[in-house]
Order: sequence, then C-alpha cells, then structure tokens
Amino acid sequence: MNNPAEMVVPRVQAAIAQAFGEEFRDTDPVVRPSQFADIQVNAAMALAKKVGLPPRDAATRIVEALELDGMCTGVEISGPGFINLTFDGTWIEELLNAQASRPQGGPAAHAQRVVVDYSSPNVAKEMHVGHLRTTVVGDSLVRVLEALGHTVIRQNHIGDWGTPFGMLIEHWLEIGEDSPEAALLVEDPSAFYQAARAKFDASDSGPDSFATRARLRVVSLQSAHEETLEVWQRLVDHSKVYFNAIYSTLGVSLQDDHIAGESSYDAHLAQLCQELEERGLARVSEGALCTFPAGFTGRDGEPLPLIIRKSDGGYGYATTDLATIRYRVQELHADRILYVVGAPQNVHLRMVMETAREAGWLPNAVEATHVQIGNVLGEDGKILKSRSGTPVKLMALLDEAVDRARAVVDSSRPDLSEEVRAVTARQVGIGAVKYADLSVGHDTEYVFDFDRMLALSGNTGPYVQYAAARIRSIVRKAGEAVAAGGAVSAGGAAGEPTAGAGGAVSAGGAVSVGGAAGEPTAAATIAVVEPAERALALHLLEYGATLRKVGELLEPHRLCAYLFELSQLFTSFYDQCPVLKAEESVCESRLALCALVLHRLSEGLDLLGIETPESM
RNA sequence: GCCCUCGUAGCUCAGGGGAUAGAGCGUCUGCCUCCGGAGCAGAAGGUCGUAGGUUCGAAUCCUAUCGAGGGCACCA
Repeated sequence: MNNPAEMVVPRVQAAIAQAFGEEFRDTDPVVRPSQFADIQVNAAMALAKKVGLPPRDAATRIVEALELDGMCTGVEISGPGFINLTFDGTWIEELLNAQASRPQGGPAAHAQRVVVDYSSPNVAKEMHVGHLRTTVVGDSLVRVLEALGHTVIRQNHIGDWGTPFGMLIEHWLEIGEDSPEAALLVEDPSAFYQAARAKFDASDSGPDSFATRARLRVVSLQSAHEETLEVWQRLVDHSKVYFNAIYSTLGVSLQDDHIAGESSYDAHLAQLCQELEERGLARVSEGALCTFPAGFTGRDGEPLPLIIRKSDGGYGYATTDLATIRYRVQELHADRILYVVGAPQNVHLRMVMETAREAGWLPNAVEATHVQIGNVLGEDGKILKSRSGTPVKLMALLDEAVDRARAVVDSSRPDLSEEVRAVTARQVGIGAVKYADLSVGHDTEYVFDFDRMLALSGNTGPYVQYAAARIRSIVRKAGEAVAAGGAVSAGGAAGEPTAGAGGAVSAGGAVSVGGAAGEPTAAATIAVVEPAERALALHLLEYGATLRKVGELLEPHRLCAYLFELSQLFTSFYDQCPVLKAEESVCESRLALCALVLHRLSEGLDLLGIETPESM
C-alpha cells in the first residue's frame, strides 16, 4: 500500500479521536481529491454540529491534533472548513521509488474464487456487436480480477442446445458436412442458420418432410441417441472454429475448455425441477411448471412466473440458468459469480438468482451479480438484433478496424517494414475497437457507430498505445546510447514487459531496466522535481487503488480513464521535460520515471486485453 | 399497468454527498532549427430534464413529474 491518500486516512482518524474523543474515531474522515491541494479533508463540516463547534473551529482542532510527520508540507484550512493537504515531495519520491522497485502493484487482501460467465455466443449464429461487448468486458474483468489475486474460472455458456438443433442437424446432414454450404458455419454462421430455417419454413408437414425430420431429430437429440449426439457434437465443434477465430482475432483469453454450454446442464434439469416441485417452490400454472420468486410482479400485479418447465415438457433458459448457479456453487465452489450478460436479461437473471436463493443453492455468502451490458442500438435507436437489425458481421468489423489502422500506419510510418506495419495495424485496430467498448460504462447504451469504434484520437486505445510507443522509443534510444559507450546507465529494451502476457505482469518489469547488453543495472532513483513530474508521480501512486476499485465495482471504464489520464500526464511531461537531453543524473531519473509509466501503461492495457505496440 | 436503465457542453461520454461540474470530438488561437505532431499549450461552450424534499452542503440521496430505451408466460 503506497497510496498517499489512503495513508493519510488513519492519521486524520487519529486526530479526530484526539480532538473530539475516541467515540469519533470511526467517523469517515472524508478524504477527497482536491483542486486546491493534493488532497482535502472534509470531516470538519460534518463533525461541527456533533461537537458543537463552528466548522472552521472544528477544522482547527483537527489540524492541531494532526500528526503527519513527513507526509505533508502544507496543511491549511480554507472555505467553510476544508483542510487542504499538500504532500511532501520527498515522501512522494519515497513512495514512488518503493513502487518502482517492485512494480507489480499491491494486490488482494482476501482472494476469492470468482466464476465469470461471459461471451456466450450461439452455435450457428453470427456473433453480433452485443456479443462483442460482453466478450470484451468480461475478458477485461477476468484479467483484472486475476491481477488482483483472485482465482477466476471462466465460463463460456454457449447456446448449443435446444429445438433449433433438430433443423440444424438435418440441414447439415442434407448438404453434406464437407460442402461449401456447411463451411458457412464457420464463415457466415447466420447464413447457415437462415438456410436451415428457410428450409424448415418452406417444408410441408408430410411424414418424410424436412420439418418432420427436424422435429424427430430434436426428440432423438434429447433422448441422447448416440448417432444424433455424434452429429450434433461435430456440428458444435465446427462452430467452435468460428468462435475461436473471433477470439483469436480479438485477443480474448477464452479457450475451448472454458466452454460449458447449455447442453452440459441438460441431464440435470428434470431432477432440478422435481426437487423444486417437491419442496413446494414450484407449481404448475397454465400447464407450465413455474416458480414465483418473491418480489416480482407482472402485468396485473400478480406474481411473476419463472417458467422452469414448459407445458410441452421442455426446458427453457431459466432452468439451465438455475443449473449453472447450482453447479458453480457446488462444484466450482464460487465465492462470487458474475454474469456478464445483456441488460435486457436483468429481470430474468434476478428471478433466477432469487429462486436459487430460496432453494438454498445460492447461499447468502456467495455474491451473484449481473454485470449489465448496455444495448447496442441501430441508427434508428432500436436495439440491434441479429435477426432483424443491420447484419453487422463481427469479423468484417474487425477487418475494417485493422484496415483503417493500416492506412494510418502506412502513411505515418513508411520507414517500418511491411511485417511490422501489419502487426502494428492489427494491434491498433483491434485495440481501438476493444477500448471503445471498454471506455464507456458497461451498462451504457449506445448507437452503433463505426467511427466511434475506430477513432484513433481522444480517449481511445490508440492514444494510450501511442504514449507507450513513444516511451519505448526513448528507452530504445537510451539503450543505443549505452551500446555506443554512452554514460546513460538505465534503459534498453531488454527488460520491457510484453503485452499480451496475460494476468500478472512478469517480474522482469520495465523498471529494472537492463542495459543494452542485457546485464541488469540498478534502476536509477526517481527525483520528483518539476510540476509535470509531480503530477505524474501522484497519478502513478493511484494505480493500485484504481485497480481495486475496478475489481470491486466491475467497471473497466475506470481503468481506461486512469490510463488515458496517465497518457495525458505523460505526454505533457514529455513536452515539458527533456529526458535524453537532460543532464546525466536528471536523465537517469527521468528514464526511470518513463520506464515506470511504460510499465503501468503496458500492464493496464494488458488488463484491458489490449496489446502495446513496439512502435506506431 | 408494474418493474429495470437512463436524461450532464453542439455531439459522444465521465463524475454517484463537498469549494468555481470534467474529458474527448467538433469549433477557434498558438506550437515542428527541440528525445516521435496519432502530439502539446490555450479559448469559447453547461441554471446537470422539471418541481419539491433531506443536508452545514445535492449533478450525486428521497418523492413526484415529464421524456427516451428495455423487460414483463412457455425463443434463448
């Protein structure tokens, strides 16, 4: 813990206790960021009434009792009773250098087992931009939680079961598994689905008709007919090729063994329903078996049913979702379960969770949260659906992002090789798309907009990547100076963190920068002198607290905001403070500061699932 | 009808009890003999949907109201 604000808190609490009595020790000291100082303490106003003093006098009493030995140089009371604190520069330097010498950032008090359900595409359906968001947000949350020291279990709840599979399987068999039409399953899954659908809709209901065969196939599938299961499995496996192509392009950490699709719960559904019914939690209503979880009412103020077994005996997603909770608690031993799922499913999921609570499958000690992903809307302001909405193919979107980035790279960096430009364009293009989804609140709705997603300036991925690339350039040059026999003792690209390493950052972080020859050199001490250096230092010290907040509130956009600000502060510093051209000791200090910023940018981007280009 | 989100600068969005509400885009003005201009410095632009209430203090909490989107019985 080297966050200045957090370190001040107990001091203020102690001062309050000393000034007004022990009974006030637990009072919130209301330590906040300030535009007038480094930090402000607002406790005096709230305490004034309780202790019978004017706010300013209360503030004076707190200040008199305040022991800040070495932490602050300035303590002043202003306005109605704000206590403004200015941190001591030497103290900031010490904290920063302590962080620099072990830049891993300080994770996790109590580690949890966190199950994160995200992405969840459907077999034989195009992933749409809504899936892009849950995939990208979920993957970032997973990375952040891991970096905080939690054990994360990824669950990709793919839609691989249900009545459509009768028609899909029949279609697949009819066209031949190796046919061009079957290849659509990978290249254009929705086209495959629609072809099967069209065939189904056009079919008569004769005994040998497609529709009839499809229906029989459903029965065969659900009764676990061996041959049908084999075909079904091949179809699902084929579809995974499409998912994996998207994940791979996107740089998402989901793998095949994270898949726990709807089908994997099928065998437990009957027993689950039976149990709920026997325990009086479910009853038949209008032919369907339903639970009526507390707190939900429908159109006429009547209890809202959660259908767990349809009147035809089939099971819907409510039943499957109940099964996931039970499995995740009982088998996966989750302390916390996150459903990174579209916002429209909020009521459904809350009903499922409430039912699970009533059934005792979800103990109070286990937190279940729906991380609501805001709708992506079409230009008409209506929800963008894969069925009726604009058919935006995800892969085409990603390709376009890379193409646009490529055009910029080509024009601005003709000096780079073809290969490097291709890699950079991919990193920048994909990074732009992901950052666009991550930088706004995950529950915010927005209208789908190419330009917004692919923007390269402003609060965007490329801006942050650019800041990092510039630092790498400096570090490279410093390394060259060493190689050329120069006096610069810090620098060199050897110790740089590599993006995409996933999770915790490797120990060989950027700060212990080695010389160009690779021999480890002691990192220089960072001196915090100029205002731009000070601003950068203070922001760097906020990193750990920011990360913890992201993990707690499940809001990756806070990490984006942090990195954007860090990039801004860096470019400002870069503009005002020469690094390589500075006098030797200053140069070493600033190089070390640069290295620390690079480490944070790179690590932060990695936690967003975004790569850091070598140059751009 | 009930429930969930959400109304903040021209646009896209942050901020979720503390002083003069912040960014980015766009607009306007400067800055490449200087480590990378995908950049930097600055300007203009907002009675935080409306009305009450709680509070020393409200964009933030509560109530009402207007407006937008979503959900509400067998598709997931």
